[in-house]
Amino acid sequence: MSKQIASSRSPSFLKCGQCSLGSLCLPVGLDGQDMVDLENIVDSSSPFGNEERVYNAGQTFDRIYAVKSGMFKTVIIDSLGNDHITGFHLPGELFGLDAIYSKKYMSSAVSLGTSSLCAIEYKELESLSHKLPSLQHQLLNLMSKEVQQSQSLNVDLTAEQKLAGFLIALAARYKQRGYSETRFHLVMPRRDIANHLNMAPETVSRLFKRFVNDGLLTINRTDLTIVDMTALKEMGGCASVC
Amino acid sequence: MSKQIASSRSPSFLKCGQCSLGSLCLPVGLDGQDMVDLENIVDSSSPFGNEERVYNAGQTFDRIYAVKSGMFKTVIIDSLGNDHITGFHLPGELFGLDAIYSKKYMSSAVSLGTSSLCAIEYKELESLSHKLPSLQHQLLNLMSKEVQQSQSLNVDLTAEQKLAGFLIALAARYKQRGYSETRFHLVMPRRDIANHLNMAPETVSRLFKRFVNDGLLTINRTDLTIVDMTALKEMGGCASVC
DNA sequence: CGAACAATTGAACCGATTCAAGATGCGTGG
DNA sequence: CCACGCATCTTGAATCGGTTCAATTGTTCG
Repeated sequence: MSKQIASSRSPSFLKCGQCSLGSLCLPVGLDGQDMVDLENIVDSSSPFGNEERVYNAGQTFDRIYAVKSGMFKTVIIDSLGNDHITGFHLPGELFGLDAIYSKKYMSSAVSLGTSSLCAIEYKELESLSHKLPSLQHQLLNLMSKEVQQSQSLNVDLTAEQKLAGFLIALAARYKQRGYSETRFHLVMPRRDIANHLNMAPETVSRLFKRFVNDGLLTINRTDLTIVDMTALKEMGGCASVC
Repeated sequence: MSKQIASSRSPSFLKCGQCSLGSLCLPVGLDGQDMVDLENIVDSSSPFGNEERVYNAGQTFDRIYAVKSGMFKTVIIDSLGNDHITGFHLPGELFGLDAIYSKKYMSSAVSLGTSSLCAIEYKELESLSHKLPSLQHQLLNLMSKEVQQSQSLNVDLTAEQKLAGFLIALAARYKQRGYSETRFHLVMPRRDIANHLNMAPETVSRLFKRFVNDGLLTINRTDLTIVDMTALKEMGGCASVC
């Protein structure tokens, strides 16, 4: 049912041509041999189909991943079997960082639609970062950002605020990656948005309807356009990046 | 109103005698000169009184902090002025890590009761960790743990599950630090517990009553004893460390 | 086309909040 | 030591946001 992790398809670590690390979350500003060293621990792989798994919760941690195209979601499952989507990962973003401590992936990573990624050997990355202070610096920064962001999600908000905040944050991330911030595709199904924001799919549906009625957005299936960004930001409050 | 940060009271970095770093979250296993280097960037300070501030949100980030005694809470304030307690910090635990990325503290740190701490110069710690791979390793681990923990808090739980999970996690942390896991003081007021768990103080009160009635705990003001740990864990589900 | 799944809409329900009142604990000063 | 006042905590009743359940519409794909 699920494709195995990337390495099984690439016997040795390949240079990852399409995956310009400068555009990733690791703008280390390296050159010459350093860049080659870094590229040597990066492994590109063939694309994943819809709902295909990159790794499963519980699996031994060895790599972190950078999204090249498409979108991935990370999902945790609690003791009662309820699953929860901890995040959606856009091109240029990293995931798998939460596994460093426990040495096992705590979540499963799943592709949404057709997506591709780079695998980065964590062990190599860590030891490489001993040699490259700026890489270490970037790594720590990145982790810190993750901490901060997931903490700011823990505040208590109405369903309306959560959804508005989610859309604003998504827009900001798309913008940061060079895409349009006002028009993008909601690759994930409503059910996944609802799950991620801890609400019923019905609520998401009702809210989208309200947002459209109030002239904040237009939606056509998965094609979303933000009409009134200001109002949306106001509604979301601090839920997004502020 | 609020005492300024530690450095103003200690002109140069002092060795922090009482603060055995081995018992902190940084069990680096150093010896000789390395340990001296580490101690040189650690700064001990005089105790904080109840509700005294260590730093304020927005202040420039320069140090991370390790709790020596008592308890601290970290609080973020959203754009609407609502505050939210992101965490309580027990002896041996670190806080301030979320500020690395933004170079500003995103939260304010406040003492609960009389508490004391060690300040650690982050800049120095980072450059020291270039020399000490195991220190770097510990730092990354620690951050990863933070990410994982705050993500697992984002799952949707009933008030009952949240409170049960909170108590179990607290018990586990006390145990890890060498204190009793079944009996401890709830240093923070009910209001703070409620705030942290995103519920009304009234709900906390009603739940404590129910827990006592059901024979899970006994409480006397701030003095809490867990009677039926198993049942409590079952109730909390995955909310705690599992 | 028709089956299977996703999304929407409406109505009843429930957990938790809010509001208001009362109880308890705690420090201060008489 | 007790009385007072303030703050925290507790308890009860009404209310509300969001969920749940059920039925309908819409979409995708063999």
